[in-house]
Amino acid sequence: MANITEVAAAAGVSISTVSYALSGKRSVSPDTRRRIEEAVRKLDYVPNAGARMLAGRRTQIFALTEPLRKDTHAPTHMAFVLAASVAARRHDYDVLLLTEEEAQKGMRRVATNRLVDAILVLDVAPDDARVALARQISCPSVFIGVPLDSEGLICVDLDFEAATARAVDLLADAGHTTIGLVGQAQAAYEKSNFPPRVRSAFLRRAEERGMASFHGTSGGARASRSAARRTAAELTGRGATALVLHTAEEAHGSVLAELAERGLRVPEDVSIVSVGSSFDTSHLPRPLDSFPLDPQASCDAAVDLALAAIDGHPDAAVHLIEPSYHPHGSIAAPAERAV
Amino acid sequence: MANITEVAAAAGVSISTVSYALSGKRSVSPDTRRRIEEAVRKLDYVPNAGARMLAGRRTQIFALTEPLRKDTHAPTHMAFVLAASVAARRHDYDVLLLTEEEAQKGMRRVATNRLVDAILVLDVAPDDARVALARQISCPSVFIGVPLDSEGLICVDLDFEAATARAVDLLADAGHTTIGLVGQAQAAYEKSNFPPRVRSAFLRRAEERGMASFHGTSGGARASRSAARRTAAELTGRGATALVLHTAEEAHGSVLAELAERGLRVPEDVSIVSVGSSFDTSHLPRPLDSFPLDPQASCDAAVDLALAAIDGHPDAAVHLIEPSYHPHGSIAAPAERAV
DNA sequence: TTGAAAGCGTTACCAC
DNA sequence: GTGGTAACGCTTTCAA
Repeated sequence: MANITEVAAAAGVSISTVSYALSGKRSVSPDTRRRIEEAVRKLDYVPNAGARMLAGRRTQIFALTEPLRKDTHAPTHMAFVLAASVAARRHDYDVLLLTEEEAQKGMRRVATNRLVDAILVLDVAPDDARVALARQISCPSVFIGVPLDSEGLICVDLDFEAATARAVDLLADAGHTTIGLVGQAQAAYEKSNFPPRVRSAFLRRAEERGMASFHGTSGGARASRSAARRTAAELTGRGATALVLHTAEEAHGSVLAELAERGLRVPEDVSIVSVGSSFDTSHLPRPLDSFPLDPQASCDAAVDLALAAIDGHPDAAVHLIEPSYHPHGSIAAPAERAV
Repeated sequence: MANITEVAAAAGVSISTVSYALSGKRSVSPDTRRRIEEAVRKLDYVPNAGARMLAGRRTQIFALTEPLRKDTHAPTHMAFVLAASVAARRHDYDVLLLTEEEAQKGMRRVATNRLVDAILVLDVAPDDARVALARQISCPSVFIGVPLDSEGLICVDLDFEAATARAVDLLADAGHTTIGLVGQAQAAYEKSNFPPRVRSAFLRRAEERGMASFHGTSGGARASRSAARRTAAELTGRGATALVLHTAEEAHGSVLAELAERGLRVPEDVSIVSVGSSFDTSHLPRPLDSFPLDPQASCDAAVDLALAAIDGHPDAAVHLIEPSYHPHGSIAAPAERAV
């Protein structure tokens, strides 16, 4: 409840000195600093947010827009929200949530409002309406995910193509000649931006390495026998000795269950690599090698780009995050096929 | 970018008149109002958030604290966050997210900061550390969920006891004499506030109705045969002709799958009622009668209580929301038991 | 029905 | 190294 004037009085200095001592934007003698810090502690002083926003040029708030479509995978989404929040706090920023239809009107509102310094855009769709909006408003926006038309936009994302290509390479190097991709649910290929990137990278790299390749989708685990299980069965049935998985955690489990039921061991009979998963593949019934989607890495990068843009140095480009490889022994040479 | 002074000039009135015209806190002549509205539109004027916070006594922001423990059920949690956001926007409030450890320091910060007008507390644990904090700080807090010690706190929650008792009553009225409860994962009974309330209400009501009752837990769906399936099998094995389900969506599916596998039909062989579910039980393989947990109802109530508290009328009490019954034909009289 | 002006609590520029 | 003070853009009291 104390304000800067009371702190200044208690420390026997002017309010500007208090302000500078706290912001560090001007040097203050050690003795003065000590007296101020003591007064701050004694009075439990915390600078008023509204006054700061008004006087300063920063609000210390990021908006986070999340459309929350019904097909959004909640755990992954939550991981991103959490990561964004953590990244923001590291730079003394708070996060304001913009959901649903509010994502549209809300973005415009908080931008003209001057309530936030920048906007972080989550769950980006290929034809995301927020793209046009971002170009209109003056508030810097950073997209976590890449829309179809990213011209002039600041975007961050895992390099899905590189991750997929490296996954295919690992399998090719191990000697596999026929591989399959268990992809996302069909709808995801229309509504989200990265599933198509993974699929095309998979097909391209497999061809470059002279491998035969197949792909299929996964989907809801409601039925007793999920789409992921069917796809896994079909791909191995066609002779694939290795699988690349780009699916939700449940579908990973389904694939493993299906293989187990058919008596196929990992990696002795089937090698597996997971790509772009946001969960821990080492805790699955059978730990899987993976090139994970790391929400924290993406969000850290996004926040850095946001801060730069706020500072007047927008880096309008697609910033791809180098995938990292986490081996868990799920790749081996293909078994000698019994005739 | 335009400010109130420019609007006032454009409309040929004073800034106070502009302010009053927009806030509606003082009557303005129709003609003046029209000119002001036109100026606002022409200049794209939106009041500056920081200035408003400083001058007014409202920030128009709620903090939303969410610990996001690893055992948090993401979809349910997301539903609450979304509902809170919607409820807030209805009253022109924005939502600031406080996650994890930040939930603690963050609550204190935004309270003394004067960045928010009130704090909405989600995912309340029985011994939640935020309870003590809420009592310390001056900023009003509303708990969505009921901690063990709710003395002096403003709390909102579904009336789980009533919902459970009504569920048991429906089954008793249908003629069942032996019923089972498929509860949550064991850990939930320690870390969350409502599972124990459901279980004790279940046992109490069953006894009052002279029924034999059993209960078991559900849990992770990782294994090929989940805890929910085992529990369902055990309960029906013990002679239960009706089940009350208080579990996640996946476990609902597991129970139905288990019954189907054993050739038990719903409701001909086994009646089922779902209690406190936050998903749509009418879209399950077999639609189930339910007393749902309605995030929007809880959050609407919470926001109303927050607004009242901000207005100086805190209603420190546990506000239980009346459960509503959604029948889907999953209750019938018990089958005549073959000897 | 309207206007003038005093804050609100900072930040940052200008002096010293 | 420190202090004075003009913004910042709004809300609200006091007058008319």
